[in-house]
Order: sequence, then structure tokens, then C-alpha cells
Amino acid sequence: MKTYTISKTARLFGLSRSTLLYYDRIGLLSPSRRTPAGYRMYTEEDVKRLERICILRQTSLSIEDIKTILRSEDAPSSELLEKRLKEIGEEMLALKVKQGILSTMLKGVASREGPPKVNKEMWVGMLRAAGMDNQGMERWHAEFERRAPEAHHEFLLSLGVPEEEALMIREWARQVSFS
Amino acid sequence: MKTYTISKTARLFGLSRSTLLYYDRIGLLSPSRRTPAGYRMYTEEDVKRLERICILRQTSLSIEDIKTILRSEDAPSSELLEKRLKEIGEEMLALKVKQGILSTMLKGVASREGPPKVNKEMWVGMLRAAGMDNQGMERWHAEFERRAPEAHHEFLLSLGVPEEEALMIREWARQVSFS
DNA sequence: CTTTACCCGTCTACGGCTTCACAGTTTATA
DNA sequence: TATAAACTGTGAAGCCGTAGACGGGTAAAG
Repeated sequence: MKTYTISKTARLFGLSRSTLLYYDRIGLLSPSRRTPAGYRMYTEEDVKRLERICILRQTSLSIEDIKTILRSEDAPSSELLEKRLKEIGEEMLALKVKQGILSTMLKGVASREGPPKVNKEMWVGMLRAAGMDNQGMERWHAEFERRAPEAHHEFLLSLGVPEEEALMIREWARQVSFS
Repeated sequence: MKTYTISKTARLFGLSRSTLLYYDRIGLLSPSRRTPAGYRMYTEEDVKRLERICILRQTSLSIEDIKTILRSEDAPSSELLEKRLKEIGEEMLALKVKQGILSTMLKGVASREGPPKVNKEMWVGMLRAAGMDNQGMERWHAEFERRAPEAHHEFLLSLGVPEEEALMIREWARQVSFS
């Protein structure tokens, strides 16, 4: 049976040797064989597993989740995949907000009006709400929408989010708060 | 002049005490005063600086970049902001691809066709290309588009990216490769 | 048999924190 | 006023996923 050394296996997938060493250490992917000298030899099966790992990693699933998914591969728990998909939605929204902030700041810079002037109370409330992690983002929008829908709208616009998108974000936030 | 203790300052912005300790240690934000017992006291000015830091952090700018931006606050180097904005664009694209992968996998799961069947050569070539970091993403699409535009298109569709979006991504990839 | 070109395990570093351990200080209650 | 609770300080270590360097052993080509 054909086997691959660690570096060759790594190169197959554009990974570094250290990554495979790490995967071995944490028990995510241990090569099925060793040479008498202790060299790791990856079989075709190992490579196949690694391929799956790469695909799953590609979606930024955590190593733990990947382990779980690969363990129960016959019943490929779509739960974790769905969870990650939802997270991605949140991340997209978070990125849009970041984009908005930066655009606003750049506009300020361009027109020489100095640093961005975002209403302090907005920010304080915003940052206080959840620390702005990805789950927090969701809760924050929902909370903001619930407490002050108009301020929420204005806030989104102030970030440079177009009217249309702002309405979509708000609707989404309302769904979150009632589900 | 009014001052705040470290925990109160942290709470103002939804941060933890350790974060402020960390910011002090790395010289990002050191409180202007100390009590005789050595307690950090944050003045209004410090709080103002922290507010800016939070806004900038909110865009995931690195601490180093934030330091630079705050250092030259009269000429607020839009360079770093633009750099980050570009990165965000790449991150959005990366997320879309992840989304596509996950959707495809879920579709596979739902129709009980087992694990996702993405052509191996595609993935290998893809992963080999750049390791799929955010800059790699850009290079990879450009490379794929250059070498096999049709396969690129098919690949995007296979990820569940809608036709329209696929065309946009490809155009963008072509621009990258020639700039 | 020498020269490459690999491989080994172990260690360190990165960013942006968090958590811990332990000691001193301030504030609230009894 | 005594004591307990809630703060504060410092320093060190840990987290993730990966990259890279080190010194030394192995394999294969010339």
C-alpha cells in the first residue's frame, strides 16, 4: 500500500509539517504506521481523513467539532454544520458593521473632519451589551432593536449601511429576539 | 477632575479588568494617575482614548495598527484603515465560500448521499495554492481563474454560490491577477 | 561513501487576551 | 472598631493553530 511521509502529506494539502505534528499530538489525525526508525507514514486512508479535515477546517469549524463529526461519520450530525452556518451569518453581519465603521472613518478623514464622531452613548451601550463577540453581535442587534428601533436604524445608517440593508438587518434582529 | 478605577472603566466599555491590565502592560493605554497605594486611576482623557481604542478594535484592527493610528492622530493615516477595509472584503468572500461549502455538505446530508463529494483534485489544488488564509484566498481565486476559468466557475457553483455572484467573484479574481 | 534531502522530537513565538495565585487596600457591615 | 467582602496590585502560565529553528538521526542518489 502506498504511504506518504509527513512532509509529503503536508505538501499535498498545503499544510506545514508542524500542523500535522499538532494534529497527531491532539489525536485528530495519527498516521496508521511508523517506519522502524519512527517516521510517520500516512496511508491512503489517513490522507482521505485529512482531506475531510481540511474541508471541514475550511469552514472554520473548531477542531473539537471536527473530531465529533468524524467520529460519528455515519450519522454526520448536521447539527454542528448548521450551528457553524448560523455563526457564519453572524460573522457576515459583523463584517458589514466593521466595514461601515471603517467607511465612515475614512469619509471623515477624507473630508478633514478629524476622527469619527459616533455618538458616545451608542458605542458605550453597544460595547457594554455583549463585548461584541459573534454571538454577542446577534444579541446586541436584537436588544438595540427591541429597546430603540429608531436609534438602531439611525445607527446603522451612521455606519454607512445602506437603507435597504439596514431594514434587512433590523428584520433579522426582530426574528432573533422572538425566537 | 473625575477619575475612574480600573474595574469601573472596564465596565464602562464592557471590557474586563484583565483587558485593561493588558493594555497597560503593552503600552496601549496607561492610566494618567495612580493613588498612593498604586491603584490605577483613569481620567476623562484616558476614557476618551479608550473609547477610540474600542471603536478601532471593533473593526478588528490589530493593536499595533491602533497604536500607530493613535500616535499620529492629527494626520490620521487612512492607509491602515484602507488596508483593513480591503482585508474585510477578502474575509467576506472567504465567508461566502465557507457558507457554500457548508450548504453543499448539508444538502448532501439531507439527501443521505453521505459526505460531500467535492472533486479531490480541486481541493488539493486549492489547499495547496495558498493555505487559505485571507490573502491566500485572493491569490487562490486569481490562480484558479487564470488556470482554469471554467473549472473555477463550476467549482463556485458546486459550493452553492449563485451564478450571479460567481461571475462577480471571477471578475474580481481577474482584476487581482493583473494588478 | 559522500552528499544531499529528508526525517525525528522538542522548543519557542505569535496575538489578544484570560485565568490563576498570592498579597496588599479599601469599603461595608456587625 | 473588628472583620469580612470586594476591590486592587504583580507576575506567570495557559489558550488556539500554526510557523519556524534547533540538533541530530535516516534515506537515497551520485
